Amino acid sequence: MNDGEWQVGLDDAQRTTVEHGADPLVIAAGAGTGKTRVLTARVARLLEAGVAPERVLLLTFTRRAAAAMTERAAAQCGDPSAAGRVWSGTFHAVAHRIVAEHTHHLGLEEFSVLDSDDVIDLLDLMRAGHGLVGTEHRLPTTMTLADIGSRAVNTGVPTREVMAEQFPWALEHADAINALLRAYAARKRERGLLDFDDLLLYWRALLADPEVGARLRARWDWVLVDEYQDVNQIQVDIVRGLRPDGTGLTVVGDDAQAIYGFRGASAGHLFDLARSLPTSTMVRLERNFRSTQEILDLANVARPGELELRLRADRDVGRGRPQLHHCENADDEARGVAEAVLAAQTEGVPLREQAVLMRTGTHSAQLEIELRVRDIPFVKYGGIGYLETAHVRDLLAAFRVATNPADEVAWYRLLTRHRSIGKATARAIAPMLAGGVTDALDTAVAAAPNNARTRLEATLRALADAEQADRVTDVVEACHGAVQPLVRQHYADWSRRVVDVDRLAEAAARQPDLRSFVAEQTIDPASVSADWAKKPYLDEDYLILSTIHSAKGLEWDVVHLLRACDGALPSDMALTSEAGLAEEQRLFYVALTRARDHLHVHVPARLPTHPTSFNARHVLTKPSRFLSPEAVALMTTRYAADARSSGAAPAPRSSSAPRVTVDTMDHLFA
DNA sequence: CAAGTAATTGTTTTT
DNA sequence: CAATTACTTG
Repeated sequence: MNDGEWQVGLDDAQRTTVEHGADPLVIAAGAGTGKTRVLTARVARLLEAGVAPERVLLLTFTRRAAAAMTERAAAQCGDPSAAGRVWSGTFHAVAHRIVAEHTHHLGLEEFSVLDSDDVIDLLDLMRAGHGLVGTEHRLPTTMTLADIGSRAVNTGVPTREVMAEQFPWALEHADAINALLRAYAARKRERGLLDFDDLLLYWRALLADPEVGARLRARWDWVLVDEYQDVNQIQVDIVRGLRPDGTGLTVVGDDAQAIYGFRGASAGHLFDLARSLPTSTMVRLERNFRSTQEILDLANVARPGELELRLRADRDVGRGRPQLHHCENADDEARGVAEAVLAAQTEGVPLREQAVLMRTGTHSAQLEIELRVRDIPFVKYGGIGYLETAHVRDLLAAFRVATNPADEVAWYRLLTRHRSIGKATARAIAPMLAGGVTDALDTAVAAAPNNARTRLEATLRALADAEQADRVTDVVEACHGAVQPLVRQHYADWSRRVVDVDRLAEAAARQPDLRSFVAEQTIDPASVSADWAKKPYLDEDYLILSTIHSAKGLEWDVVHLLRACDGALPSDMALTSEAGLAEEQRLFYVALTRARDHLHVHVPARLPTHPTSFNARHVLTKPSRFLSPEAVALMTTRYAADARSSGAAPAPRSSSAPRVTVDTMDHLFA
């Protein structure tokens, strides 16, 4: 029955893996060994064997990965439309769908999803009530408080232990912090608010229920999980809850590419799974279809982890060794990259097939300017997305109160957009509106200062209309009517922002279910390139700039790695712990293995002390500790040319030089 | 209590 | 340097 497209181009190891039966399967797949292809082919094969697509669940790490895989599966199986009916998405996105289906069982009337900024807002509102304010002692920031809670939840480790290990200086406030976190959990429940962690917790809880869990389990026969080295304890529990004895379970992972430890993930789960399922098989994929052997030699030297996969290149044509570029500073690095990118383009490598990777989003600041000057279009992954900008969030907040009036955080946000309504007033008014705008309108308006009342009344009337409306288009129109004037008066550069707000309203009006639309945008925000970029059109070629995290699973012909210096990669933030450093090493490995033909590693000798400023003092740096002598021996080292073709020589400083008087037009200031 | 001004701090990574 | 925070004033 092997008449499907799925087996085209698979080698023996891959084909065996794809054809493996229902016993639990753990695939240890090194970078570039075709794990996406194997997973996709496995799905295609199942569908072809007559498995109903609805009975297959494919859990991926990003929405992009989910879309790419279902698209490929569709292309490979006889019935392309079937692949579209496979359940696929991130743990969080699928959790959201499941929770939305089971609001009744969960005791939720309506609910909204809080993103990390919303979590900070809510904790900010609440911390004063738990004595976590004042200037007598240094207190943990709200972000730290959120981190402590989230880490505890995601790893199943009590907060006290989390603090002892990660934030020892917060321990003296442990009682207050725990009380705050308990109150935060209670408040979320009361208001139908779910943060990212809650989405997973609620899914896990549904699976643990004897009746609901049994039904959920019976829904899927086949569960495939990608990037299993990056799952945390709750996600493990979900997977085990879905397939208790592992039948029909396939997971793929690589311990050397575990880069989400900061989110509570641990590659140990990959080994635990294999050990705890007696019927499981572990296969290793080590034949690399992506990179040249020269690149893999370097990657193998840099590879950390227990699995000790040694990657062998399948390709016979080498393109030379990876290059190590020593340069003067960040500007020099930017110039070097821009020139190399253009040179490669001239040789026929489109910009789209080239990428620049970095540890943090700010590392490309100088490069972005250089690219703009040279008119090279680019798209940046991992920066602040359009959906995360303040004005867009304002409109999303309006949608949220229209669909869940109890969403206090969204009310708070909308209220503080009004002139003369600050934190304190918003905190007083928000609870009044939680039962619905229509009834509370007059009381709420009366509670605002005089000069804010007219504006507030207009907003609330519009939102009351939204609350009453049935059709999505009407709800959206009313919300838009409420928010647009607020954006106009609240932001100095409102004209630019209004365009986004209008566009989002248009998109929202076309949705069948507004609440789901908003939640999905929150869970998986589409990121749009920085304003700096020359606007890339769909058919236009553009360069990819990406954090290493966002580059996971992707590959390009040419890859540039920026700032291979201690302090940048490894990040100085990570140097406090052994585990932190190990994760940086894995990031380095992930970066190296993205390249197919050419890999360039850049090492500036001096870097600005402050990442976001261009004129900051520069300090000397050391090359990254990951560039071991053994690694460097596998690379071609180059030094940036001394001649700077740009800046012309400065004018001579001699006393005979003519004096030029400049009229600074002071008379205009009289 | 909000808005304006002065002083001070420092930013990983993402669902 | 710029973004957040601390302090003043209306």
